[in-house]
Amino acid sequence: MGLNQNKPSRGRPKTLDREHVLDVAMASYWKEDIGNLSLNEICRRCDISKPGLYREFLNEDGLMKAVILKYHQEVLSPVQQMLSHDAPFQATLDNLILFAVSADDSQGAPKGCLLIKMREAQMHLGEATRAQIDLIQEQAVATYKKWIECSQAKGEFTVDMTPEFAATYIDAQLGHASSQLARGEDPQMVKRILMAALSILK
Amino acid sequence: MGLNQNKPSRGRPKTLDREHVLDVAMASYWKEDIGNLSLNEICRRCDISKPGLYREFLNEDGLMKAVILKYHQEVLSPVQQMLSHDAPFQATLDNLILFAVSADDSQGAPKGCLLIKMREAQMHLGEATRAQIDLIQEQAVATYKKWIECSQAKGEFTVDMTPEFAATYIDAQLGHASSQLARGEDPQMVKRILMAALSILK
DNA sequence: CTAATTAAATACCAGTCGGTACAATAAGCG
DNA sequence: CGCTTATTGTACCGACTGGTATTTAATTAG
Repeated sequence: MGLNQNKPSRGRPKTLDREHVLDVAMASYWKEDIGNLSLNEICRRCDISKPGLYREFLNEDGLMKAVILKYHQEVLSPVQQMLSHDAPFQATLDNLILFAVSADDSQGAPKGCLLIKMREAQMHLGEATRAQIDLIQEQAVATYKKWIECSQAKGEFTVDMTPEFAATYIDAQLGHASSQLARGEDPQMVKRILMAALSILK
Repeated sequence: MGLNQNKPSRGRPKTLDREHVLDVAMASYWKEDIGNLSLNEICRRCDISKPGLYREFLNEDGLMKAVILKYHQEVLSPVQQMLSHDAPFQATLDNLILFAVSADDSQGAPKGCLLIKMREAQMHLGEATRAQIDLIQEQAVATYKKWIECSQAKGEFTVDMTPEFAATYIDAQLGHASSQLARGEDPQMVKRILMAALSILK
């Protein structure tokens, strides 16, 4: 674990491991009540001091935005890329469903999508965090839309429905499933409901 | 506003208006971030002292349970009763949709269902509160199920689907719509999505 | 060596939280 | 009139929060 690459070499060497902090924070936000997870607690878990965290991330808003960015890069991007491969529409949709309800049932494992959990959190989020969530959300819907337009052109998506609405509908139902999983509902039932809801696209 | 009915007539007369406190608390929980609404703030809004609130409701758990109970009686019960009238299945379903997305668009008005908002809150809820939510939830699904079984017997519900699953599905989609409204999404779009999701029941 | 630079952690700030001890107050009863 | 009973609000508790002022430690430049 090599902290950072380029050392401008001056002053006391940095010991704070940014990626480690982000890993710990991401896991914590993902698994626990975001609104009740304090910066103090995160510092304790990373074994860093509070001023250290503030120097690296400016404030809570900066940390959460960085966490979201990392989550998007590491978790969401691969799924979005899947939508660009030209596999059959139904196969891709099935993969999407599988990904959405794939749950590590081990105790303490995160359930559902962190981004959606944050979007649905009732708590006040910082400006940067909120903006980042909205941006990724819009990107996701746009990606769905392109995928559907593509499938429409290939004659694999034939339902009488605008790609715009279909994209919004898929995003909504996937979000719904994630929310149910996060709440602890039975993954089998979540999958049944999700498949039923998405069956209108056939 | 007549505080309470029966005075056992002894000791200092009570001035705390239980129903008023519940009204204020319900509106507050409904409109704002439940996890960030403190008892201190509720006391301020009701113009009562903190020990007064604790004497009446024991603790935060007791207050929230009482709020949920009142919400169920005043808001949810009428809807559940509608399901017992033997109107045509589709008409009742339409009414359900209308009720779910009926939103007062005035600023500061509550959006969505308070019970669902509480159910989806990530924060830790007290035992009594959690139990009360689960109870009402189960009652709701059971009511949906009976309604569907009834409609099935009348030949108005003919989809190949167990009433059990249909009830769960309806509950899930109504909850989803409520959650979207609470998040501030466009009621028209929420309605479109809800109608699309429930179209599989036709 | 000293000076400059950068990051470290301790110790603190005012504010808020859920919850309570306690004394004052207001009524009926004898 | 006191005595009992019940409700009131003030003033407090320790714990925690997001955030910071400040000192100390570790390094390089000259």
